[in-house]
Amino acid sequence: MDRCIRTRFAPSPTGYMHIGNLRTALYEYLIAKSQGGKFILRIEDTDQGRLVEGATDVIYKTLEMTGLKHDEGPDIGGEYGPYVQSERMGMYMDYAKELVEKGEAYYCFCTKERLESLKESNAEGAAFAKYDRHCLGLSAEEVQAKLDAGEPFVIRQKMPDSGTTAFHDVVYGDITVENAELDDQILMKADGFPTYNFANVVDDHLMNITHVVRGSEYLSSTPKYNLLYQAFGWEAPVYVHLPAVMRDAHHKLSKRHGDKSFEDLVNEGYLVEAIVNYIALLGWSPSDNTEIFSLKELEETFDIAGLSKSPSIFDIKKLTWMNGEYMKAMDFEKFFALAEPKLAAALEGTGIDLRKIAALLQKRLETWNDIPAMVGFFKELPEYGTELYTHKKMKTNDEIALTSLEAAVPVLEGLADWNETAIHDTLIALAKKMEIKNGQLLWPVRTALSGEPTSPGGAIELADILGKEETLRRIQKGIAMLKG
RNA sequence: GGCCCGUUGGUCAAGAGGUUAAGACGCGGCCCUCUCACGGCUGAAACAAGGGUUCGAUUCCCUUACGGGUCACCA
Repeated sequence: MDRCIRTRFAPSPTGYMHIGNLRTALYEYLIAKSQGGKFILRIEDTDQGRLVEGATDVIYKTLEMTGLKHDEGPDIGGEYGPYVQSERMGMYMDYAKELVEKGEAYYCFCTKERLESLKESNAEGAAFAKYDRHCLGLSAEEVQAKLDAGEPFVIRQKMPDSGTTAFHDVVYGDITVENAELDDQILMKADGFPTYNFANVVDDHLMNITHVVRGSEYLSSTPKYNLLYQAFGWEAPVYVHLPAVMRDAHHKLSKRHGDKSFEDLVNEGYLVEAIVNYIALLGWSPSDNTEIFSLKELEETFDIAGLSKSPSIFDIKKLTWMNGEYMKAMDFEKFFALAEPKLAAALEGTGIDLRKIAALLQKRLETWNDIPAMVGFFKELPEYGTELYTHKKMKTNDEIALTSLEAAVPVLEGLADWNETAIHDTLIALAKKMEIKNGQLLWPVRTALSGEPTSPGGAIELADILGKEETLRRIQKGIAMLKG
């Protein structure tokens, strides 16, 4: 079979990119690209009530940021357009009528009230109500008469009376259901619009989609889809149902419940590449143990066989770790360029060399938003207590700290060239002369300079960055505190 | 409730009848070291339960339990 693989991403414009949807898009893209196929974007905007201003732009922007470049879509065209569902509305009725003529569908004039009461009467023991096929028995004349009279109608798919329907799913395997379980679902609504399920089948067929990739919540309705393809005499696509991305063991990830969207993660300082890499591994794993993948590498190694059946919980901790990995692996210039805005904002007016701080940060940073808290002390020495001077492992206490700081002042004052090497040599020499451990001198200095229990860099690095004047000022402050 | 699907450490997950049941995150310890981090080493931690089948089941079958999905003129 060398039909070119075509997958489609068919999001509703909701105004944000849900992580689960993004993962679906990623897999759709990878399934196509790993086989040299095409990835199509189709906007499903038929839910007029939910239209959000600028929502389609979010979709375009996300695909562009993540590198999931589509081959056809509303913005770039293609030979199977239009790619916006609301622009395809004229065509579905004809397809529905074709099915009616074939005896695979029928008109239904039942009122909503009648359907409601049907449900209630069926609800006795179970909350399940199938349409009772009240209108299936209508003769052609009766139907025509009602149509002529302008009665509102829907068109329903006629399910087989007996037997079973089976289909194959790439990840879940063969699934068979009793046709008796299937409801005569509505294809065309009374307002003349198609239902989602119907539009999907028609669109996917017309757009020549070969692999339908979607969430596992569609598993139950897939038999109906298959029957629809059969009714038309169309070839059904390959189905790839994906397990959900969960917030915890019981709930799917959901924006409504406060879970983060793609944009939220980006705003919180996560790298797009890391997000893509992480979600690729939520429900899929390669044949080896590799975890760090660029999109390009994913395209090369992605194998549909690595998809898993069970839901996976989104773990922000692992994403955070992975984000740190990407930051560490980044070329320094790129890292600096990306970190600079936050650094500049946090250290405004200090005249501090941001590049030096960035260099210290690269190995320690996990997300961009951690920057302010990590570098704040450079701008202003925080209030701190002298207990920070006591560090068991460094073998320091207030007394030693005071001695060390007082000894450090004159040697540092005497330094003509203020640079890391000079500061290092001087302080190490001082410790040796005082016959104390390096830590007993350096820990107090580091503490005096940062006022923090931990800092991105030690005494020498901090002194270099802060400059001679500020370094001495902070040490004096420490001395004063230790004396007081 | 009917139907469908799922269940390997806290999390992501390999494994497809015979393994000391990988690896990663997180957590603990050690080393490195001017703190933290990085890096290196290391530890604790799992086959939901019960029946089969088999010489042998995490792996195959059945049942149970638990969880999820679905049963709209919503997508």
